[in-house]
Amino acid sequence: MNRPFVMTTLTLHAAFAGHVAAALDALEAAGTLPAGLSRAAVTVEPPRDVTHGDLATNAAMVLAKPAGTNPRALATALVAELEKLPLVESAEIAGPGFINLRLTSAAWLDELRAIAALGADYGRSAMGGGTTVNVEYVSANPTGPMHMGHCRGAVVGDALASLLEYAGHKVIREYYVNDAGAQVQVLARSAHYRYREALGRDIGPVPEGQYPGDYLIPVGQALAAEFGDRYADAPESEWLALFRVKAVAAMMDMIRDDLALLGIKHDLFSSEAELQAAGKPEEAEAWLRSQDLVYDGELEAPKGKLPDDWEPVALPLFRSTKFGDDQDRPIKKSDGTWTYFGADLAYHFQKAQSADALVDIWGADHAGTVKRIKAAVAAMTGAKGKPTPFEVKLVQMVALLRNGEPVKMSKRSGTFVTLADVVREVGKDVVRFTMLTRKPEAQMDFDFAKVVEASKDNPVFYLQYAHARICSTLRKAAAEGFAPAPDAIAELGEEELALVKLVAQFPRIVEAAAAAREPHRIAFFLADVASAFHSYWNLGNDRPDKRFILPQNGALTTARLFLGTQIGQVVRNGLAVLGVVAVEEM
RNA sequence: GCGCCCGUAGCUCAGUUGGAUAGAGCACGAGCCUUCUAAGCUUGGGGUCACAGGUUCGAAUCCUGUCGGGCGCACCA
Repeated sequence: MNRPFVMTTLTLHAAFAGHVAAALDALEAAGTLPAGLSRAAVTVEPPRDVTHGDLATNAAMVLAKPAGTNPRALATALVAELEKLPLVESAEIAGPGFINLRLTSAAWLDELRAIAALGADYGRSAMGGGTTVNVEYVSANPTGPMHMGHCRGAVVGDALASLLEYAGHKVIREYYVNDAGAQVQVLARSAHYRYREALGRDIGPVPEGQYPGDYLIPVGQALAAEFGDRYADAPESEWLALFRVKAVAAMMDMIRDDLALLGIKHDLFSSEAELQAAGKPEEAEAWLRSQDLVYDGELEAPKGKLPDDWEPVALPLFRSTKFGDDQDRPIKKSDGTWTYFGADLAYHFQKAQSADALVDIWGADHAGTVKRIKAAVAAMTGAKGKPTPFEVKLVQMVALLRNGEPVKMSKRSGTFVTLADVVREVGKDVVRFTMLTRKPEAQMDFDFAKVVEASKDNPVFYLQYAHARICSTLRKAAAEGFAPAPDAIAELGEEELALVKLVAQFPRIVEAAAAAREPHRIAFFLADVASAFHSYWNLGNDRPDKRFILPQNGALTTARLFLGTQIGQVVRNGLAVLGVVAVEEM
């Protein structure tokens, strides 16, 4: 969903970055600060330690040296400027030269109103400037249903795509269908076996090396229904290509269904076979040869233990060493067909035609091929000016556990845990959120028992619980005749303002997470919000004056309900980015 | 042998891209809670950020090296 013209008001944190810049301008105008210094290193952020105030800037420290003055002197001048701002309660110099700002409560109450005004768009950013990012994720081989090995990359990629959209990019969600390699030939033969089975032939056990899974049985039945026994005894040359196309189409339907269970829908499925049929790899090779980036040479022996059947061979090689790879890589095999890399190179060039930046989400087992594909993108897109920015995000494996015991899986017998099984057991939202509670490059456990546990230890539950609690409070209040309203929010106290300050960080968390391509930061932030909300709620146990609903004080009740509503809004906005539905009751 | 990722409290992990006295949950200790709707709340102890150098106002974060763990090292995908 593209929203080209989004109305965004400046959020508090963004506004203060501007205020500090304006204060520096004023110092330049006054001659206190030399003009033209780079301010790239100047930051305006909330300090880690809340006792230091609401916002801190390092401006005096990073500019003192180039300005030929000392941090204290510069800070003193800057403080004088910043104190003029109406929303600043105090500005003081601390530590080695930080300036700590304390904002008036009016500043935070304005921000609370801004959440209400912007609603689902609070946190949406224009940072991306409408540039297009292509995110390629999942891209599982079309030879069977999705299993849990694919799950984390799918969720991380999808959440990242949403995050980038929310941060002001146009996003293309793309799936690369590897329908040209040897594995889809095997798939075609496996489908033929099931086809003969459907025709009632005596077929014996599944031949060694073919896919044994039951999911091919309906594919064989469909082929039998469509073609009768026309190909039952025909030589492979007559049916292989046809069965490959049919079987791949069936597999992709199945994969799309699996992805839909996770709420994932790609914009574009790009076929490797079509890419090759269109001659894209040839085009790439010709161009690279003209640049002397592809040459005919002898392939280096693989590192480490040498395979028994290794022998030197001359192949067309891409000069990836020129771009930081360890050795040059073949783009064609000795039989003249394209290597995976040869096609992938052309594919990435194709993606770069319609995007300003590329992101690939890969499993960590493909880490070894990152350098060559980055080299290829740099070579092919860098010819005229600057290369298309391209990142590969590696996602580590997930260990499946049940009550702490590893779940047994065997590829040989075809018994793997399918994604569909897991989603059916614990639910889409639990799977998605859990996959985002760890940075992707770290290994993680997924314990069926723990992810559905109804306790504070389980961040999924605890966060949903916070949202449901807000909703139920609003329902109860409505039944008693109270509605959220901002009129009396000036009466909110320090504990309430602390919550406002926390949720007000959402917009900058979104921007930081998008810039770093790290959707898990949203999940951690939301867990913090949930924790703070529950703590506040529990104040009411001992202190009835801290409850949301105060029958004796209607004005304050409406103000607290207003606060609760906005906290709920931020939780919903964050969860929406992660593709998780916020529950209203539990 | 080479490359990539990782190494933070007893355990599982965060750490705002270089900021101030390194944080959270679990576990452990202590106290509270029978609930405005609940599966709990408050609080305490616990650290050589693997190690050694370097870069600078300032390093868990960046650079170099060492140690330890994981993954990878086909014309496979």
